[in-house]
Amino acid sequence: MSLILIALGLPESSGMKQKEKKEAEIFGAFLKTRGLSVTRQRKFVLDQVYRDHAHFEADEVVDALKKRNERVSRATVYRTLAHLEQCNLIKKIDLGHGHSHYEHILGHEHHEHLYCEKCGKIIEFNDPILERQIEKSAKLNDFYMTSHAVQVFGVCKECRA
Amino acid sequence: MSLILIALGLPESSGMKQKEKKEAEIFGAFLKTRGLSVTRQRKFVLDQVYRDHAHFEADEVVDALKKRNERVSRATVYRTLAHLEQCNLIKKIDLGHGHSHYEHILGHEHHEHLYCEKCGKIIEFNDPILERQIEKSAKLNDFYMTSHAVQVFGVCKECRA
DNA sequence: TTGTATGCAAAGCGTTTGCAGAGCG
DNA sequence: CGCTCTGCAAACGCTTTGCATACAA
Repeated sequence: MSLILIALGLPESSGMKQKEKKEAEIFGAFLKTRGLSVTRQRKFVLDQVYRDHAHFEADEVVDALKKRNERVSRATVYRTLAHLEQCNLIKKIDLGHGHSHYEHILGHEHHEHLYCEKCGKIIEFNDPILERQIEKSAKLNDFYMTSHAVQVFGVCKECRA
Repeated sequence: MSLILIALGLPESSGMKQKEKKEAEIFGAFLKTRGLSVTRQRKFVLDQVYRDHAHFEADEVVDALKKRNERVSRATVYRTLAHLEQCNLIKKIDLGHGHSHYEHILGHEHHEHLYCEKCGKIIEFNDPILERQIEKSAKLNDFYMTSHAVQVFGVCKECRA
């Protein structure tokens, strides 16, 4: 186990934070069980994804890594995001634009999104009553629910000021 | 008013149904106020869209019109759908595939969608409690809501049998 | 007749893929 | 060493657009 950690560790200078060890461990285990390799590129995509913002787009990852002078091709970023999605480290969220948004999951309970149409800000919220009501609606329609999503569009407090 | 109706009418043989008059009227008025023309193509796209299914994709409209031997180019279908969206005759719904789905609005109260991942069927449902709860969540976050969407993914009754 | 709409084909966008060379285990 | 990964560039699927021609008003 600690072997995996070491294997996934980035050099101090790279700015890898302590809190990212957990992600690294999960990703490492996932790769191992599938006979996949731990590569420089995969380490850096994971690092970048968990670096700060909870929400991001594929392109942002590419750009951010470019700024950090880590050459990771667009293709590899997409391929790695797909893996991260498979091991439940990130989640695709769809806001109806022409492209995908992602968010990381670890330490993030299930939540829904308020999406400000003025500034593009995403506000997360969690409402157990809402969740339960969705479950009820599914059951009422004899539908086996595997997942759900709620998007609320509008204008945030700041943009109304 | 009846002028618009006549202007938008299709020949009997086209299969235009009585119930579609309302849509035609709205679309006609919309086009008029914007100084846009009522063309053969626009009539047929509207007719096709309101013909039967509540849910459709741009491509289905193109294909259906082709089968009816109505030459309407893909570009025109897209351009017309944009207009229909603008005058609130149809609504884009996003199910997270790479392309847009639409549904027509007239005579359709607000509702949410259950989306079967096995057969692709879309089931509509309406739950006032759910609606109210979403409004509450928005208010709680000091967010001015203009619209919202709920998608439930899973497996329908038939596909579980 | 004048301005708008159309069809075509090309461009655009985000994303995926085939392939030859690079790198992990 | 064998087998996976990577980067590149080309392909992709859906959608949009520029332009010359056709059509509505």
